[in-house]
Amino acid sequence: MPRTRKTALRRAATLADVGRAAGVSVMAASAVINGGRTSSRIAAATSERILAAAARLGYRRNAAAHALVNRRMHTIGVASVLAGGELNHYFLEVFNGILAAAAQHEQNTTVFSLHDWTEAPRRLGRFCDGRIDGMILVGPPFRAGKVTLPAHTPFVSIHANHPLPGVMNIESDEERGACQMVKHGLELGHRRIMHLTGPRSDVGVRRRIRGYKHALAAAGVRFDPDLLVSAQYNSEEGRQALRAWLDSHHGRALPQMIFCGSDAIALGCLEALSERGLRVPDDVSVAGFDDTLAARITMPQLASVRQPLSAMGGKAVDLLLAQIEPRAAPPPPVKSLVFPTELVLRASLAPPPDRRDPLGG
Amino acid sequence: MPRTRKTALRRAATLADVGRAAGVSVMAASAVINGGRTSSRIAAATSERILAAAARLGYRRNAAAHALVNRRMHTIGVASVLAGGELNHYFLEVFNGILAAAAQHEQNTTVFSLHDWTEAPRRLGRFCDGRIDGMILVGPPFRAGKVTLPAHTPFVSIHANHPLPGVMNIESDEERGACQMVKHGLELGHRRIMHLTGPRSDVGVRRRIRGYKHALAAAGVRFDPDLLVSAQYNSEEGRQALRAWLDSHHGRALPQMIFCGSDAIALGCLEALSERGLRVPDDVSVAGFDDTLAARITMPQLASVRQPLSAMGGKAVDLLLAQIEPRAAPPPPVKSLVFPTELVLRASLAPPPDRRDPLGG
DNA sequence: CTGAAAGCGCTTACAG
DNA sequence: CTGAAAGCGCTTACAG
Repeated sequence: MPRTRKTALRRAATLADVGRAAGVSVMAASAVINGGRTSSRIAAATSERILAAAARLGYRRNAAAHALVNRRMHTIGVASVLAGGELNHYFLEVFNGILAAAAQHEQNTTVFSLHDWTEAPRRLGRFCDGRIDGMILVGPPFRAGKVTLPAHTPFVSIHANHPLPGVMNIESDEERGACQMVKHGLELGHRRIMHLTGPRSDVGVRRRIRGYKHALAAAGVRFDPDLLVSAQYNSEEGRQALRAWLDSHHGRALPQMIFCGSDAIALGCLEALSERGLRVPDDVSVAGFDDTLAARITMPQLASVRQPLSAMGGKAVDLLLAQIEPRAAPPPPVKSLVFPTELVLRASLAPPPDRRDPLGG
Repeated sequence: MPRTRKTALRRAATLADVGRAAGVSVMAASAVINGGRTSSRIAAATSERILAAAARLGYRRNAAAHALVNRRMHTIGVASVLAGGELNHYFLEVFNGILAAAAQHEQNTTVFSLHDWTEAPRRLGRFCDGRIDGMILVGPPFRAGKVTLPAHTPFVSIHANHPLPGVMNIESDEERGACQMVKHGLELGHRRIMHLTGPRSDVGVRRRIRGYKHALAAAGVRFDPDLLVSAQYNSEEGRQALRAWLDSHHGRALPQMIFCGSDAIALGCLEALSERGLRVPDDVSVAGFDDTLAARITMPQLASVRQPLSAMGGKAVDLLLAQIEPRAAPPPPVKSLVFPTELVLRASLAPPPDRRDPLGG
């Protein structure tokens, strides 16, 4: 039977409808169908009658009414800045993990896409009105004092730039990841290693820079400020930053390896190098950070520092639900959770030409 | 002041709290703060007092209670199958458009990630319980008879495989897009054009095949069934399908061009060709379908048939909201909306070697 | 084993 | 201009 406009407007059946159809009270129906914590037990025959009526009427518990009583929407919110232009693989991998974990706990996920973190204080509050039970902030940049999060909603952050009071933060060991990658480059024989990274205001960027410098120092290679370049975290900016650098260093020595602060930036590098006719890894090695899907679909494939983004998203859901429903275990007392990073070596990273070519320097 | 466990558990202020604080009734507060359709007007002084009290208490209207009365959650659902392994760029671009349009209409978006469309009938119904006002189905494969959508929830589909009664479908002119791409390949001089596409059960796949055959016929090139290959819509399957074909056709003529049914499949092709040391476009040209982000980050960049996925997602939101709130304009009587496709030419598609090399064939 | 009552927080008529 | 009443659909004590 085709759905007509008329049936489309039909109201959904309520417990009252079911009770009437089965000849019982609303709450007998409630007890049987939605089986709350009430101790009341209904006779088997009655119960069957109620279930049959519910099935016949296509009864479905009204989420709003249920939420009003139980103060639980079974929905978690995810807020982040999703720039319009470029798909953000970093976010998408985190989101994937959130989605999977939420589904496993029978929770829905609603996305709050902010244009800009400056509007977050105003908008975030408006979302915390009962439509979600808790919220995950992905990459919030604000300082604790700048923003007051609604007190009645639990929050968890991922890669918060500053610790938010009362909000557990999930991060990864970026310093160690950066250090390992640069160390590996040094072991391959690279000496002029550029670090093309994100904005310096970002705490993650500063950690990566520390790791970079640490690895250089440990190998006795002097840090050259000229090889440390900042860009925004996207490929367009990455491309432009490298172009500009190449232009302003015309005729001088190229970096042997470019260690990028994100895979997106690394994509931009690959493009900029390709424009100049420079081959990767033959002329220059390139490495990224994050190990998103992007790293696997470039040619050559991109070496990267893997952050377990999907797992981090999943963990955020677990921690949030523990706060929302602190039944069994109390929420852990720690303020932040650090996931390990991991080196993923791929074709874009190889020894410098002089180590490969027996005729070379 | 740091959020402590105690404040975190504090209940949100209600209209009753605000009214009490301002010395007015609940509904005076309601009228001033949430300003419904009621004609009642409150004196300026009272109004200010109420607003001040609301601000002081950090009042926020409870979404569940509001939804219970108004039967509107201001949330739209998006359901699709999001395979765990690989990020699905097709979906993500559609989703991007949905998110933007929803935000513009002050609607939230909640994602229902199905593992499998076979579970859709059961799960979809459970979501239509008032937590969303309507739902967008992205790529539903089922036949009308197989599934009964909840009658009290409006639906819109994108790329439905079969028309769903009472559900407006948004699609793109895939046949024409495929035809144009193959025609362009033929004009470049290609004759052995492989079509490596999705599963034949998919109506979009059949349309692309029709376009492919149509272009061949128009150019007087005989259709060779050996050059029509099906795979699943992801790069892993695309790679394996092309590998298998190359293995089983060892020593025989390669295709001059491979027209893929999606960018994801094309990525797999690029990998498979690269494994064999075949260069794109020098040895083989490759084209994709969808023009997702993936097409722009391969090396070489991928020619593709652009579907305006983001715009299609946005349109789905508009159509859904028109059904949810049919105030001014009645929903258009059409059953489906077809967006135009567009050829996007990039470096992966070039004339065959014999047309470029003056010494060749 | 089953039902009448009260309430979750809000809004919409309807009286004053 | 302002408030008392009824109800949205459900659940949780509490009586029978």
